[in-house]
Amino acid sequence: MVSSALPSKRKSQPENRASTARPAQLLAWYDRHRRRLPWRAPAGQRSDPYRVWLSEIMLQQTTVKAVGPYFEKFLARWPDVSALGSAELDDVLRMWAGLGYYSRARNLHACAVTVLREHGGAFPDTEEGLRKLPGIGPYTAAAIAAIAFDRLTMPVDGNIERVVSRLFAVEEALPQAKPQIQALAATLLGPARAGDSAQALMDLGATICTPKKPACSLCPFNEDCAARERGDQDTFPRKAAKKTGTLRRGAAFVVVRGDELLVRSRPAKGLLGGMTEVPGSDWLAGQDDADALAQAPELASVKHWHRKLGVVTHVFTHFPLELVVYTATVPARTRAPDGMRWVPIATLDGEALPNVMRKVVAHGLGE
DNA sequence: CATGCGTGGTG
DNA sequence: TCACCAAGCAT
Repeated sequence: MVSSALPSKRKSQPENRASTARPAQLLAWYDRHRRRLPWRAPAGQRSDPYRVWLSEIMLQQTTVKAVGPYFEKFLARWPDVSALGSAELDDVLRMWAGLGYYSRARNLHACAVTVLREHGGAFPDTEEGLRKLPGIGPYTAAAIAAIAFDRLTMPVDGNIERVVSRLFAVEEALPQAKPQIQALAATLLGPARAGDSAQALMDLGATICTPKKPACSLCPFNEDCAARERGDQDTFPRKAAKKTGTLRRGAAFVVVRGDELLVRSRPAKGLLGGMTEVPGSDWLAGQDDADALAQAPELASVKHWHRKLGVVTHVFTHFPLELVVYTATVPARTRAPDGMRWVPIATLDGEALPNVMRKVVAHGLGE
């Protein structure tokens, strides 16, 4: 206690000071602890909008670790939006294979084409303009506007939702709480450096204010966090438990002709849209695989099927999948059925094969 | 507003 | 092990 002469409002003073000081505290923490990431410009420099956009699309629901190699590959092959907008969609899908959420790759290409043809190769520099582009929603538009164009806006992603919901102990559950969290997040924005403020909150969420066992002792807001005050910070953000999908089953057919594999392309939209697969049955809940081969009339001429032991399992966002794998070898010069084609097994790495299909092929070709 | 949409990491 | 989660978007 310094003195009894302090004014009576002394008790409320810390809260006022903290609320106005938060933006500066956040940036001070960021200046000391910011992560160095491939798509980030050095401190104090503005980032190339193309790199910001490319990274933000890849980072949607995807970890920094997973994105790293893909970002480098894309940047090396297509160094600017003009190059990417001039590329073939199939090449983009091939390069994206393995990263997941393949509609992002289709929208990425469509966005590059639009920027190239309708915006002269320059990204719109406002949130509103960015929001109109394919694959760019509310979060990504705000993120690009703030990080690449220094617009005073606060994007809100999963990290920031978590940090903010803890800092203010937001009791309302997601997604209903989104407007409230958006408004609270905006109070962490100072008069400048909006992009750094957003990235600071994301770094904080990724490294300290983590979903489980947050490292509160290292947090710049640890004296100022409503949830920590209550001791239940790991229960935020509130959200309803999500249900796991029903198991689906199906069959996949690995047909080999010499050193080639029979494949086809999936429909452009929907699950694994536009990606390459081996022929197979539908994937249905409660399905038995006993009559799987009857579901592939186009393969009726293939003889000597061998059912591989075991199953391939894969978990999608909304359902787990079990596939039985049948293999067959056909004579040289056997024609591919309509809509299918032969690809050299040696070049499968470069195909637009989603991981579930890589598992199937590995299982089918393995001993 | 709810659902569909990949994959890999985590405790 | 397995439920949850990761810089969300489109419909």
